[in-house]
Amino acid sequence: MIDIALIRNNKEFVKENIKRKFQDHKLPLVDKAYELDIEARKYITKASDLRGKKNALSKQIGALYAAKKVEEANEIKKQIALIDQELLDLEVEEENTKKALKEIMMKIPNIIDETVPIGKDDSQNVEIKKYGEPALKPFEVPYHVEIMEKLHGIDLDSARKVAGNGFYYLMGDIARLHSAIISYARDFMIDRGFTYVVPPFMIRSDVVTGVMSFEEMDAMMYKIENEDLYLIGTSEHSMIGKFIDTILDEKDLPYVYTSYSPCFRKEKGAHGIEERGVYRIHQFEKQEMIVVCKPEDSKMWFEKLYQNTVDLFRSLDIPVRTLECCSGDLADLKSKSIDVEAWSPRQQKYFEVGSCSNLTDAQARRLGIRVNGEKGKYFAHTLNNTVVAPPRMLIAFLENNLNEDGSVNIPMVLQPYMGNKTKIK
RNA sequence: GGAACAGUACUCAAGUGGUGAAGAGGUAUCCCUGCUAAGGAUAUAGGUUGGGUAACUGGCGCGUGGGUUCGAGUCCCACCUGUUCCGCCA
Repeated sequence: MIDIALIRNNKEFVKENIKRKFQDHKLPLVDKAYELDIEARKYITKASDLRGKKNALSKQIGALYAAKKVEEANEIKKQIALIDQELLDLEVEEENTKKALKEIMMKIPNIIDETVPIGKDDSQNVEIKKYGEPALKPFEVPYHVEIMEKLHGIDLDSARKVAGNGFYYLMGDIARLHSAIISYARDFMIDRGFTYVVPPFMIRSDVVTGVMSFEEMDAMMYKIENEDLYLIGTSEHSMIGKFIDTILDEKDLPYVYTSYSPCFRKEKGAHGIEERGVYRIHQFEKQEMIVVCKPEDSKMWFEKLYQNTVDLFRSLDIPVRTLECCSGDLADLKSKSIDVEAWSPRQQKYFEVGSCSNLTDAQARRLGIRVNGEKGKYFAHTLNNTVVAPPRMLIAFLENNLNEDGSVNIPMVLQPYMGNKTKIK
């Protein structure tokens, strides 16, 4: 959500931004918002005036009753009834106009960072940098489920029977590896100064509707029956929810969190769960980073955040690359976003394992996350990034650390979390 | 899950339908005193959203949302949160 003042003062700039995102169909929204804003203020002014008059008259009634002048009081009541008549329609108009304006403002995309490459869709995303050698294995790398099965580490048949497609039993060393990676990632982030948080795994509907649109909610969120609760799709939901409608003290900034949670997703829509295995699933666990900071610091934090993910994967001997989202592929709330992709020796290509986003003040404006600072109040900047999300991450881990005999190397940093084993076999 | 009570400023707290939501502590600034203690004065109801070049000014705002009323912190309903008791429980 951008600042309405931007539309009041510089419509063309907002339109230019929309064009750069190839959303020309949204161009008329800017003029519409401009007009609705004027209209809304007209109604507000009028209705406020009337309410003021009404308040003044009401006060007289009290005095008149005290003086036992009932006749005169009734006369004023009649005047108030007339004002009420007028207010009735006006308030409906005011309400509708404000609502229409807000709906449009939600659709107008955030101003993209000037460094974002211009492109229509994900095919025009730009590789920023490769880290590590995307090496091929001198033998054929099996599908990740096969690697796991060979190590007696997964039971998808039972999971389908018990919970359905999109769930899994991880077992033995693979399950332990899963936990080890989460624990390692947690400590990795704590060592870099992040505050560790375990948030609620369910949130109320008002928080849900704050952090996402109705369409997104319908496609992602599981609802608890007969409760006003939803299972979180990512800990970002409860972590950002923590800040909704709050005024933060400038001296407490930045908030630099790393949160752990299981994540639940319906995955309804475009792709669904069509792929076998643990690539796209209804339930996974994730270590996340969240930063709430001053506007002037958000770019610096953005660089730091994705670098953390890169460093973590490199410490586990997994080659990665960073891929920048082009303007057309960037979600409307984001100002800039970089995906971290891990190398798959089997597919011989990179695949997404994390996503780092700077939402500038758009999310904060939408959720009412403000800062009380020396120079007055302003909206905070918010960022988020994946540290690591297994079991998807296990795909990259297993493929890259696989030996020809089917055993899997455990990188040094992970060994303390795996009972000092150097290998799974 | 059940019952009782509560929610007003940074904290405590008065306020059972009528002008401008008391008071105390705390905090800030100032005064007094050689210093300290004590004392005195002033400011502290946030916030938000309109109008106005501005000085200024209107609306909303007493946990949240509705309702009753000319008028609600105050009455009614629902919800949220907290405390205590009971029940259940890793």
